[in-house]
Amino acid sequence: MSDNDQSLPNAAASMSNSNCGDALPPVGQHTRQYETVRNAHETELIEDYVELIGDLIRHRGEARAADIANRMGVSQATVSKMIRRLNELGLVTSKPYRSLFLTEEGQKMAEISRTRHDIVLHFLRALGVNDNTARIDAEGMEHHVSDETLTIMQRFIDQHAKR
Amino acid sequence: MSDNDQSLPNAAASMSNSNCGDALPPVGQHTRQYETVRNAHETELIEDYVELIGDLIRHRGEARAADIANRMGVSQATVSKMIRRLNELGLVTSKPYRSLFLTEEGQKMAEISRTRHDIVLHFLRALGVNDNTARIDAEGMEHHVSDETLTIMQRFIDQHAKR
DNA sequence: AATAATTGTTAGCCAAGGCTAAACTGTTTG
DNA sequence: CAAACAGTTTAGCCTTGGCTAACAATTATT
Repeated sequence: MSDNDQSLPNAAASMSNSNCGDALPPVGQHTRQYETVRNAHETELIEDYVELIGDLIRHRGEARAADIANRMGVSQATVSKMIRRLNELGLVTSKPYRSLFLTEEGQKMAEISRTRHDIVLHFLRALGVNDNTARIDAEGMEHHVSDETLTIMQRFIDQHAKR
Repeated sequence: MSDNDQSLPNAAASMSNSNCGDALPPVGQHTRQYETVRNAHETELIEDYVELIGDLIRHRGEARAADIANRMGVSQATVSKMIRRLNELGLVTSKPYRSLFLTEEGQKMAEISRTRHDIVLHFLRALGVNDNTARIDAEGMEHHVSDETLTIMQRFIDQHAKR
């Protein structure tokens, strides 16, 4: 392997270890960053479905596959397949041709997702981002925001709410 | 279809249209949100590769498949396959068994990605997020932040830099 | 009650992005 | 210079998450 970080008298060597400019991070750390993103990726869609199902139940009283397909902009077949997965993962219960319910665990996940989503959304709005853009960005960002950052965002919201 | 937004005397009807609480957005808008995320998804990985290749070239003088695999935490076979894709997309040029180069377009993409990445990272740090966390979050968030939000983040950084 | 319309499921296809194992190339070194 | 080693590629497999088309069940309409 040629990436051992000690052998090269390069930019990295001549700047403080706070990475002020933008040297490459050490390999281990870098790898972990990408890994975190890949992992988030795997759960992202699941969380989106569960969150949406939760929202539909809360706002419409029930979650039906057609509504999900409609809102996700995806075919019913795709939704049907996904629901089978959610079932296997123990996140929803469903009888064929009936509407869906979240399991305990599913509810927990929906709750967490929704909270995260809301914090990110409110944060963006508090920052001054236009509503429509904020919604779009929040949808994409929510799965990549750590608890630490979330806490800070919440603090920011609180500070800017007392206007 | 059962999702027509007018027929239900529901929560949405009884609150201001600024969606203050958290009613479901209108179907069309909601669909567009998910679509945007799905699209981002497709380009995300590509951008990460291109950005990393650019960084490797800048900091080490060259980008070799082994380094990429190493930093991404992925097998060399995966990288090799990906490079073929990048080639087809006209983002890199490569001769077998030699190191990689970015095309004009690839350089442009790397540049844009890097800029975005940096803004998000600096923004998070300016917000008060711990360095390590900021790096991880930035890696995930960068592909989901609109230009509008990016501009606002940049403004925020500028305001908080003059300490 | 019979039929039409809507909704849900299944089967089978595709591309992307992982992997391992095996083959091949280039470089280093004994 | 030949062998060993490091780096690269290829082949072939797997899972996910899309799709369409065909079929099945439920619900609505006449």
